[in-house]
Amino acid sequence: MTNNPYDMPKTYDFEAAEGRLYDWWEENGWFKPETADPDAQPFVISIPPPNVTGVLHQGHALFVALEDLMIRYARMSGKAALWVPGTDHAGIATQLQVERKLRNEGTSREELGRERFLEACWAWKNEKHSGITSQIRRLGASCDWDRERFTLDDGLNIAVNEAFVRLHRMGLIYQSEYIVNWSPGLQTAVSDVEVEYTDEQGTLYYFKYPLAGHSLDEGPGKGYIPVATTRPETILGDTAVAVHPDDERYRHLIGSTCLVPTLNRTIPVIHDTYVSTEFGTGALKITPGHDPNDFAIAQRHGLAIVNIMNKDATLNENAGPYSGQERFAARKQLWEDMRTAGLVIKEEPYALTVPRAQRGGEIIEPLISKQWFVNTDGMAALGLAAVRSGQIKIVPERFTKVYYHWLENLRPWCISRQLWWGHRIPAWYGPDGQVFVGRNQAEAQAQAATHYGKPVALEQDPDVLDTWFSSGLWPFSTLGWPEDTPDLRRFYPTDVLETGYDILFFWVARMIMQGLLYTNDIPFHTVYLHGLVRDEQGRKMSKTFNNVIDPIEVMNEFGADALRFTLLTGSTPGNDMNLSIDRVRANRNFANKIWNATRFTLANLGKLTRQGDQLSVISYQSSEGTDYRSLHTDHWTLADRWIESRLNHTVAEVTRLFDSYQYGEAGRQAYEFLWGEVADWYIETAKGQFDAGGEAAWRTAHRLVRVLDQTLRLLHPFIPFVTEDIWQQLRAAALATGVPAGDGDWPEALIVAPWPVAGKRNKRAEGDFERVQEIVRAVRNARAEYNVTPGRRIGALVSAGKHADLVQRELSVIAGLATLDSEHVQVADSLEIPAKSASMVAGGVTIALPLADLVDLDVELARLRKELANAQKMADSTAARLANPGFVNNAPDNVITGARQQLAEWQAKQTQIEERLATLEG
RNA sequence: GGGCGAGUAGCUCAGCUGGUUAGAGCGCUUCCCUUACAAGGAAGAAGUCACAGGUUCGAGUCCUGUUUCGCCCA
Repeated sequence: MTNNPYDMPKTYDFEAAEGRLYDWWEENGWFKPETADPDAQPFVISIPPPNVTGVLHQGHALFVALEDLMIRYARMSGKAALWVPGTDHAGIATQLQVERKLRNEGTSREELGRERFLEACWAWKNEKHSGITSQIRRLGASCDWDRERFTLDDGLNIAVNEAFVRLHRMGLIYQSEYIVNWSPGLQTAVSDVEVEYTDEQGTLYYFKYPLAGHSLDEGPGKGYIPVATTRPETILGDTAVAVHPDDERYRHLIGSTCLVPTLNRTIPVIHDTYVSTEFGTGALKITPGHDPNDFAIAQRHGLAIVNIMNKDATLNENAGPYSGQERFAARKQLWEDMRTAGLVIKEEPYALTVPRAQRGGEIIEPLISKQWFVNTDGMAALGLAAVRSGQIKIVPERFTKVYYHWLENLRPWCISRQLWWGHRIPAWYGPDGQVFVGRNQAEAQAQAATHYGKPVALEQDPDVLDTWFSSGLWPFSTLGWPEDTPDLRRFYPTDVLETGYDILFFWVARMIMQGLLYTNDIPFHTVYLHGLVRDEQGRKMSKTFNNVIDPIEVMNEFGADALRFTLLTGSTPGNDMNLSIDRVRANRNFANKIWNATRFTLANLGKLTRQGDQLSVISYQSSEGTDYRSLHTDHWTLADRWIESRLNHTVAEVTRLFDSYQYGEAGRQAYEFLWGEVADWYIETAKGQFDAGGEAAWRTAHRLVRVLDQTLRLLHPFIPFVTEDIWQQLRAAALATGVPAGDGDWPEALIVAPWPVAGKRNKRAEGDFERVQEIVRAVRNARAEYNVTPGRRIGALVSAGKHADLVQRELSVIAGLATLDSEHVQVADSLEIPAKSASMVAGGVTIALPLADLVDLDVELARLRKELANAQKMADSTAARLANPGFVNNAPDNVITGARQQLAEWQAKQTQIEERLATLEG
């Protein structure tokens, strides 16, 4: 790198910039809310803590991009922006990883014992932690790392115990024998939301349920009841057969007794309207120990509950001869035995819904076991009220319905997990099994001493809490709760909770409920939900499909900004997005475009100061140094006024879109402005203005610096690295030259530069410049059509009518952009146009290119006639609209005015083409 | 079974409270290595906005129905 502030390499090197800038920002403390004024309004986001041992995926990349965007916007808007980072201990996932590692080392969890296993987990966590956090840093996340938390750290453990104790005191936590979702492989219960249901091809087994005291030969309804099941092995745990009370086929059997096949246990025939007469045979076997619906029926009817399964999914002593067999082996064996006994009717293929563990995919067994539950009724009501009242807003709004539905049907939350890695349940048992719940062992001991009248030895509950129990406290536990810390006071409630809609239940709802319960306040006022990132064909990314697009690889190839911009502009709230590498590449190119627009600006700034420098070929003259009076708007060119107006419009729009969570659209508009207006038109015009030298060059430099400065600010939340890098170079060069920032003094860094404030639009300038653009496009079009060599400067005749002044004034601009030879361009109200020329009507004027050698009269006539037809069509349809009294009476004024202007333009164009045609034809 | 979302150019997607001739990127065609950028520039082709009704002066946008795909819940 050179020391010359005006020199920039030809392309943007993101690899060199990203790490350097991130460190620089962080070292300067700009990620901390203390960067803002002490009395600044806070803006706080708690990160959705990623699995501490996980690897960055596109879902992380999307949420980091979105949250960093919000945080950077808030920071630039002068708020005390705080983004609290952290990671999740992810109970099951992590424990599985560590167990796999131990297996590879030839040992096991059981062999090590709890204490040493936990040590291994912590070691694993410490080893992996920097992986995920450094990947988040690579994306540019401007979170306050000094406030980083881990869901299993000491402070959070205090919070978790506090929450548990409070719930327990309120009577909302209890232990119960209940049917839970048991994962035999993981050897733990999981909550309802951790079970996924998949449609699979299975078998429906039809068999005869023998009626006691009868012979099978008596037939259905007399000797036996035909029953169908998808899980024959559960027959061994049946405690009733149920039929619908109105079912003619079986009504007479209600109250009689059946015999459980092979075990010959007697069970009653009961009736319940839950039974569907349509399904299977219309008779339902009831296995309360192994089916949640049957469990509910059993409770209604006071049926016995028989558990036939061990926790490893082998059958227990209640299964009689099948005791010790694995569940699917037992199914096969039992069915064969029943076939031998003549009990089998038939088997048929059947599409069934199989409950599988969200983690691991193994088939979940509903099983009775003793677990800790949270009664969520009261919390659910609080959570519902907070959203219904509008205190908490969900974006996009349609998810509120989903949220309501879930909370309205919430069942008790099973919070105990038979794992070792997690927050151990703060409950201790006395010698007689009496439970003592306390914040710590000492509290429990004290309670026990009171209870027993003497100190006793206590044993802590071996289970840990559901990971989501601790993450449900995240927004406030990370700020120090239950202590009344300065952070908690200043930064709670937080502002936005941004996460994927797939964890609306797991996490968001539970945070809202627990926040309201413990802090008596909402944890955040807005929930912003993003969608899933899929592959280019819309498939979920998965290792089995081999369609995973690794964000790290994408960043290595195209830079973090390109990935961020793609994710941010390619998605709308709540909708899934398909990630396309082509798009990432295009956005990498965008970064380079901004880079080069700035490079152009710096080169010209350099020429401004290098007057007299022998090395410079061109040197611009400034009039008596910097005469700021010459910079006033009344000296501005049309292009200057136009780009200023467009900038103001863009600032207003982008800001409006940010404030309504339409980030994608905001990014696209900034992109479009920078590329489509600044680069394509203003810079091209500025080349001429620089060439003019003197004051014009100075003014142009000021305009360009302002436009770039302000646009970089708008883009910074999207693409922080490239904008900061460019902005620093722009700043240095501008300071060296004596050019102010777009809004006055240059702040130290873009990351802390104030968000732009929109000035007034200049509709007149916009209209005039659009006319210039139309004329330029028309000339370029004609040139292309007639294959005029791109560099060849040609003459032109412009019959400009009332726009003659404008065209005359902007002639050098038009000539420059359309590669015309301004020496040979005639402009007048009305000009006679030679026959052998290409002519077009655009921007309200007629332009003719005298290309005698190239023009074919017939082609020319055909072209004009086509244009005339179009102009006529447009004029007619607009006229028809205006002739409709309904339109004139109902449409808003600006729409009517617009239509009138439009009509006038089309009619004028029509007339001009007709005139031209008349000359050629006549 | 209930609910939600999506269907817009060959591909990936925008299009906010209804208002000019529906946009972008990629791809495609023609031309150009012009002193910011070939990771670029200029010009161009390409869409019955899934289908059918309706409301309205006016519908890609609102309503109803149909259809295909996806997701959530039971």
